[in-house]
Amino acid sequence: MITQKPKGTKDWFGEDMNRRTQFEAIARGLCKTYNIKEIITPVFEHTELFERGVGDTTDVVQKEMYTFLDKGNRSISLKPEGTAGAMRAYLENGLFSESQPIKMFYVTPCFRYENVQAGRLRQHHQFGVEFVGSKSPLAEVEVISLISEIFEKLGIEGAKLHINSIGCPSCRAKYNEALVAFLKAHEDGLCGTCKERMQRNPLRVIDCKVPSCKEIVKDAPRTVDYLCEECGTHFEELKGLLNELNIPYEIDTNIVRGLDYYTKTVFEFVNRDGFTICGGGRYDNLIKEIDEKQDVPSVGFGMGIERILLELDNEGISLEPETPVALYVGVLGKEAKAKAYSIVQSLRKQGLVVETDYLDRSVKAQMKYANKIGAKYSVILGGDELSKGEAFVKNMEDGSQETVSLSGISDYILNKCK
RNA sequence: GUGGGUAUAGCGCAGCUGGUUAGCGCGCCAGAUUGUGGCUCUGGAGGCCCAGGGUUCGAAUCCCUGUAUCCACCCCA
Repeated sequence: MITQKPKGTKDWFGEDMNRRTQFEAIARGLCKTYNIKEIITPVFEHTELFERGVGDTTDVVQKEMYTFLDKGNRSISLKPEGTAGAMRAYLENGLFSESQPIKMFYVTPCFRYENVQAGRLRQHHQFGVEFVGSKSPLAEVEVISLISEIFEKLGIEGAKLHINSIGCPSCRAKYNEALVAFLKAHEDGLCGTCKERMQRNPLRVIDCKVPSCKEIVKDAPRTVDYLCEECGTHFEELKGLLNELNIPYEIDTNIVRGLDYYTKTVFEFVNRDGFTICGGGRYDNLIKEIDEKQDVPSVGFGMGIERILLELDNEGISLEPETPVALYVGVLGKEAKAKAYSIVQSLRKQGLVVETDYLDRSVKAQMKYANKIGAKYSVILGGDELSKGEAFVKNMEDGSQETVSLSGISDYILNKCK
C-alpha cells in the first residue's frame, strides 16, 4: 500500500514530464512576449479566502476543498484554483498602487476532492493568467490570443473558443427569475435530475443532455438577452474585436461557470468531444469581495495541464525530446575509465548532452544502450584512442564513422548538429 | 454523493463451465568467434494471480466484504 500513490494523483516522469516541460516552456516563452510576469503563491491559504473569493455556495468550496486545522488552530485549505491566491497577493503586496494593468501568470497544482475520471484528478495542474486592472474587452482578447498561440505552437487544432456573457449580479438576478419562471411552466416535461437542478442551480438545466429537456430548453431565456446596458455593450465590443482580429469563436449561451466570481464574459476552449481544456472569464467583483477597499476589474483563465496532455494524445501529437543525447561515450577497459570520464565532463562543459557507461558493460551492450537512448553520435574510448589522441566518431543514424581528434570532438559534433 | 466495468510479471494482455511445476507479447539482462547499435535467432531473470474471509478433496478461476483503478452523472481544468 505504501508503494501506491493517493487516489487522483499522478507521478510526473518520462514522456509526460517531457511534454509538460515543453508545454511550460512554450507558455512561458509566450508570456514573455506579452510582458506577463510569473507569480508563485502558496499552495495553501486561509480557508476564508476561497470561501469569499470562489464563493461558499459553489461545489468547489462546499464539497471539494482539502481543508484542515493546522497546529495553531487556523483553518487552512489547499488551493482549489489559482485566481483567489493571485488576487490576494495582488492586494497584500499593494500591486494596485503600481501602474496598471498588472499581468501575471502562474503554474500551480490545484487540489479538489473529486470523483476521479478521465482528465479529472484530485491534484491537477494549471497554467493560468490574470490580467488585472482593465475593464476593456481588449483584456479578454489578449488572454484569448495568448491561449490560441499556445495551442498553435503545440499543434493542437481541435480546440474551439466558446464565449458567453453572464452579465453582472444585477442582470443575472433578473435572468434567474425569468429562467425559473420558464422552467416552472415546463416542469412536467423535465427529467428527474433537472427538476432538482431547477431549485439548486437552474442554469445547469440548460446543459442537460436528455432529449426531452433539450427540446424544452431550446426556447428558454438566454443570459445574453438579459444583459444590462453596460454588460451588453461590453459583449458587443468583445465580439467586434474578435471579428476584426479574425479570432474564430462561437457564442455558446450554455456556458455557465461554476465559480461565483465570474461577471460579464465567460469562455472555454472545448475540444472535438466537447471536453473543456481551458476556461476563464472576467471577474470584476472578485477583488472587491476579498478587500472592500479596492475595486479593480480583472480577466483570467486556467488551463489544465493534464488536459492539454490528453488533448495531445487525442490529436496524435507527439513532441520531440527537448534535449536529445548528442553523444554517447563508450568505454573499453578499466584503465581508460577515468580518462574517458574526464573527456565526458569536458564535453559537457562545452554544452553537449553526453551520456556514458556506468555499469561496466561490454562494448556491444554499450552500443545497444546508445541506440536505445537515441544518441545522435557515439564514440568508443579505449587504450588505443587515448594514446593516439583520436577516435572513431560514429553517426548512429547512418552508421558512418570518421576519425576525429579527442580535443576536436565537441566542435565536430556541434558542427554536425547545426 | 449516485451508477457501471476492471484488478494475473515493469507495461499490455490470455488463462474456457474450479484439477499437476500460471502463460503470451513488449520491455529488461546475456549470447550468436576476438572492441561497435538498429533486423533476426537463442537463452535468462522477474508473479503471496489486489487484500481479507467463505464454499470445496482442490480456487487465479465460484461467493461475500474491503481497497484500488477506469468510465459515466454532478461539477470543473
